[in-house]
Amino acid sequence: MHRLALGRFTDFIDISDEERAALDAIAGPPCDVPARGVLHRQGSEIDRVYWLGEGWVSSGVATPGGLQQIFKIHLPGDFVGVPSMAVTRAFETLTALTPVVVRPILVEDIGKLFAQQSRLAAVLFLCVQYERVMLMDRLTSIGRSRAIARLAALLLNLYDRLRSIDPAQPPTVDLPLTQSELGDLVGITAVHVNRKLQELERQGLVARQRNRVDLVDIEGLRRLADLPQYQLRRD
Amino acid sequence: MHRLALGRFTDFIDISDEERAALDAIAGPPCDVPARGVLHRQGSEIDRVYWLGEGWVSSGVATPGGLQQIFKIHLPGDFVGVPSMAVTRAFETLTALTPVVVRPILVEDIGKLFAQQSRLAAVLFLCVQYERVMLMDRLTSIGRSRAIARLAALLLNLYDRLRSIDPAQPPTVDLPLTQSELGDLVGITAVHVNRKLQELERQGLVARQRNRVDLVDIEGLRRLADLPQYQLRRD
DNA sequence: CGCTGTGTTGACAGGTCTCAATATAAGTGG
DNA sequence: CCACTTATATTGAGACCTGTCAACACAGCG
Repeated sequence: MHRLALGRFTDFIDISDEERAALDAIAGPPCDVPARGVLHRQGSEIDRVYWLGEGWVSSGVATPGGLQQIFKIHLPGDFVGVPSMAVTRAFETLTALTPVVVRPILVEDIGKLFAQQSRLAAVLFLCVQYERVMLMDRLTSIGRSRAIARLAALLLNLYDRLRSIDPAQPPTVDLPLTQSELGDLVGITAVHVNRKLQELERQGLVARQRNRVDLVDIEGLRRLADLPQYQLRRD
Repeated sequence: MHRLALGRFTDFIDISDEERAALDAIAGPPCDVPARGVLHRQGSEIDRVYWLGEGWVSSGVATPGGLQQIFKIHLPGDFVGVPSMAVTRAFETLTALTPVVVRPILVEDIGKLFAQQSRLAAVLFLCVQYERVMLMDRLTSIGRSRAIARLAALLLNLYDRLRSIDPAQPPTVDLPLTQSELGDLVGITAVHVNRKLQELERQGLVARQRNRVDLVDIEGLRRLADLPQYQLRRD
């Protein structure tokens, strides 16, 4: 039994050796992308998704107003670029935040996968539903809570996901993101990000040095973020 | 060839008679729900999703802060309650906004569907991806645009979807929603909804009478909403 | 007829954005 | 290694958007 990471903290699902092999078979060779490199840009033609092996990737769009909205920070193990499958031209821009290793998977091969591995197909289906749930969470977060709570939620989210990849992960997040990009994530201005980070620090919830954020008072952060907790359906 | 409506304006996909029959076979008998009735409440156990035949259904959650966030207004043809499949307890509360007719589909039967109708499974997969894209759209809308633009976008969205169900749909939306619920949709206060609706009216973009909104200047509304347009991948 | 939910209006407070200036860090080429 | 350039972070002042609270109007409904 292997484990397949497709999304967030707890979203791991056991898959059989055969299923793992089927995935392995359709995934192309590992491919390096330098930091700040672009996997694909919104509006371009798409024939593949990517299986993220190493590094961080952001998924977002540029808005007509000149601003940007980042939907998700992808961590190792994630499939990236999947939402763009549904439309003919890429919906999102995928940017490497760090040096990255990905394996491409052609969209047509995923079709074959559905035909041959129906259980795996169902699992993928559920994973996407889970992503949908996470997006709804973001939506309520942005729509119904303050900037500082959203920042806290973001930090916790990243920390929890890093820890689910490596249980030894210390309570620290080393962000390869500018404050401007943090703002694009939580839907506020870079200037405001700065002020609210300072407020988190003043309240003793985090400590900062350069791009590193230490989560000093995790319980306090969770209280501030006020996150719901979900339990996944395991087949 | 039949057409299967799963989401928004343009998201129709041709399915074969056999596939249609397979869907029909697992769907339970039509079931009436009165206006303001609840299909399921967040946190309750879930074993089914619903195929909406007639009426409007809202999908949303109550936030810890006492507010509410509505994710989507479902129109006839939509599958509702699907995101809750991914978690053991219902993520969302489904409320009938009008008298409603639904056909229940058991989650376990969807598993069978995946095994037997792999093409249909792939289509469902893409539909969910599309829903994900729509959610990302909402996210950027709420995160990066003004309340008035979001209201305009909401009205256009409903109008476009109504028109895709019935091409004869006049440029009018009869909302079975209170202003408070409109606020829950776009992430603002009921009071603010009121003011911004008046502003839309003052600008000559809409006319209002009771719960009915006439889209007077659709082009103007689209300019204000500043929506992107997508083209769906047709298998 | 009085309830009750909803819509409307006003005054005010607070959050967030914009613009602009400065400080700091990170690169770059000499 | 240093001077220079550029990107990012920080800070302040002011305007705008949105939320809160409270009052009132209006409709449907018993």
